[in-house]
Amino acid sequence: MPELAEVETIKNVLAPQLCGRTVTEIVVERPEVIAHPEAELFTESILGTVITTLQRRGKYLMISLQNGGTLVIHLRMTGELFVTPKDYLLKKHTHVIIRLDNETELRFIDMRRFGRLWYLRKGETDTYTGISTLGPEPFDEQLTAAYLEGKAGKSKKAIKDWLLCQQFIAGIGNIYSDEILFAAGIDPRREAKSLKKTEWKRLVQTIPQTMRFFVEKNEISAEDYLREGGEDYRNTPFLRVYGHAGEPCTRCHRPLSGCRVAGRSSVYCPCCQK
DNA sequence: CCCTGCCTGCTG
DNA sequence: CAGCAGGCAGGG
Repeated sequence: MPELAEVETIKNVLAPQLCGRTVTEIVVERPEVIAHPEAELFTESILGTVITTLQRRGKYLMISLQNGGTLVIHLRMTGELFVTPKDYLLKKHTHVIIRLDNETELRFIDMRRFGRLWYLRKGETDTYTGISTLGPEPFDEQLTAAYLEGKAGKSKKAIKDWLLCQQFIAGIGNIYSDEILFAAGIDPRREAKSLKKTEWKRLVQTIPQTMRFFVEKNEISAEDYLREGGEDYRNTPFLRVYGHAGEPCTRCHRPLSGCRVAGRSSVYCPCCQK
């Protein structure tokens, strides 16, 4: 499911529901989704502690605990998180339930079981989650045209593939890479090293612009979020290329093309993106 | 570098 | 039925 904008939404919805709550019970239905430490230790480490803050880094959700530890969650393709009343209808593929002291619980659901949870003890060096290898956030002032050109200037990778590399910029996935490149007027198949200075400048502007736009469009109340079951993307009506292959371009009205870039389905406008 | 595997479910 | 799905690690 989620790229940066969706994880940001989930964080914003869950934070008021989780912060200040004490963990009273943990049920792990599928131990394989706990990447670290082993499920039993994971459970006993978190039990009884208070949730203090939620943060997002790239597509990771980080839940800080009063014991100094951190619960890290990555939803990968189909992971979902909900805080529900304790008797709320249990969705299929619910793998972890974290019960709280107010008759609610945090549920981790994942049809394809690619998503992962980690627990990092206070002071433990994080060699597990991959967070330490992430590049800057799209909104980071470190993200300049010079940074992009310096990192990508010699790469033979397609620019779309490069945008998907989390070690260069954190949080961009298959949907928003297409949206960003449409906004920047750059063909997703172009070799990164072929981009001109003016194109890096346009790209570095469209990355935060596009991500900010979709974070705003994704805003949702906790009630609507739970009701919609995380299945409906509020930003879907605002996607300009992703999922619209064959339809007219919103800018030039000629049909959008579909292609595969680095094994990922991609959509672009052959007229507006050069 | 590209490619596959990891999973289940949906679409054509 | 094959093919594909918003992600990533690991392998060659």
